[in-house]
Amino acid sequence: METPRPLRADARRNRARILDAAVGVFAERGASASTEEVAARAGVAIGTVFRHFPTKPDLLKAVVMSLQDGLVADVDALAGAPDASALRLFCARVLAVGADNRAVFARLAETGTRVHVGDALSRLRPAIDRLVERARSAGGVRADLVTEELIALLSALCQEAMAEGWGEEFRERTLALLFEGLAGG
Amino acid sequence: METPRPLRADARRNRARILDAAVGVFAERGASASTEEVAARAGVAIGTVFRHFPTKPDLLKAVVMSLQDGLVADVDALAGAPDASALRLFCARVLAVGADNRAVFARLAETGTRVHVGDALSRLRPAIDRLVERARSAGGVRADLVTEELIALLSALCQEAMAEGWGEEFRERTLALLFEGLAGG
DNA sequence: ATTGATACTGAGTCCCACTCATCTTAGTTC
DNA sequence: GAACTAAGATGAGTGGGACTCAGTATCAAT
Repeated sequence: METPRPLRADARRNRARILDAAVGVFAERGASASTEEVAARAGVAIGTVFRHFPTKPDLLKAVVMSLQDGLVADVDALAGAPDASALRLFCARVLAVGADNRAVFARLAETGTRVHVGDALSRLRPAIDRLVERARSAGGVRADLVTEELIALLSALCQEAMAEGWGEEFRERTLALLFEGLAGG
Repeated sequence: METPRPLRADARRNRARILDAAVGVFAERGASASTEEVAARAGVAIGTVFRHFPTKPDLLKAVVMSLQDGLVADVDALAGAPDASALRLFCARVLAVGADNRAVFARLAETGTRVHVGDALSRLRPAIDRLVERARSAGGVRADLVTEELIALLSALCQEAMAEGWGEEFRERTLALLFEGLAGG
C-alpha cells in the first residue's frame, strides 16, 4: 500500500474547483461538454484538469462519486430511524434521491458513464444490514432475505427509475409490490 | 404519417451490409471503434454510412435493435405457451437471453449506448398483454397488475442482471421474489 | 435513350481529448 | 529570508474521429 504524499495546497484547491466546475458543467450541458469548458469555469488551464483526472472518464467518474457521497450521507441518517418500517422508508428514500438527481445522472449516462448505484449502496452495507435485521425480527420481511439481494433489487429499480423517469406514484406502486414479495414466504 | 418511398435496390443492399459490418466491428472492438472501420468492412465510403445512419449513436441504436430482433423473436414464441405459468417462464427467458448476450451489450454500453430493454419489450406488448391477461384470470397474479408495470420491473431486473452478471441461481431467486409480490394483494 | 431523382464518394472541416516543453510556485533548508 | 527543488500549472500543439458537401455515378420510370 503506497502512501501518496499529500497534495500541495494549490493542487488541492484546484482539484476541488475542477470538481465543482465539472458538476455544474455536466449538469447543464451534458456529459458531452468539453473538458475545456470545465477548465474555463474552474479558472484553470486544460493541462491542469488532465493532471488531476488523466482521462475524461476519470473526471466523469469523480463527479459521479461526489454526487453519490451526497446521496449516501443523505440516506445514511435514515438507518438510525427506530421503527420497523425503516427499511421500507429507506428504500423509498433511495429511489426518491435517485429520481431527484435524474437529470444529472441521465446526462452522465448519455456519454457512457454507468452510474453504479450498487457501489454507492455497498458503502452503506453495515447500515442496511442493521435495517434488514430489524425488519426481519419484526416479521415485516421473510426470514431468508439476504442483504445482497435487497441491494441488487434496489439498484435495479433505482437505475430504471432514473433512466425512465418514473413518477412518484409509480415508484410507490413498485416498492409496494417489491415489499409484498419480500414479506411473503 | 408520411410514407417514405421504398429504398432503391442498391441503397437497401448497402444498408444491410453496413449493419452487418457494424455488428461485427462493435462486437470485436467495442463501441468506440471508428465509423471508418465499419465503412471499410462494409466495402462502402464513410459518406454512405452517414447517409443511412446520420449519427454514430443512430448506428449503435440500429445495431442494438437488430440484436434485439433476435431476442424478441426468440422470446415471442413463448407467448403462445398454453399453461398459466407462461408469464413466469417468459420473464425467466427474457432474463436468460439478456444474460447470454451480456458481453455484447456490455461492449455497447461501455461507450454510452444504453440498451433499452424496455423498448424491445414494448414491441412485444400485445404478446405480453395476452400473457398477463391469462395469468390474471388464472389467479396467478393480482387483479390490478398493469402490463406497463411488469415491463418496467422486468427491464430493471434485466438491466441490472446484464450489468452485474447475475448467475442463474440469483436470477431465479429474484424472479421468485418478484412473483411473490405479483401474486399477493 | 433520356432524364430526374436517388444514392455514393472521399477529401476536407471542425471539434475535442490528450501531450509536453516550459514556466511558476509551495514548501523546505540553512 | 534567500536559495533551492520538486510539485504543479500553463496552453499551443498533435492526432484522431465524427460529420459535411460538391461532384459523380446509378437506378428506375418514361
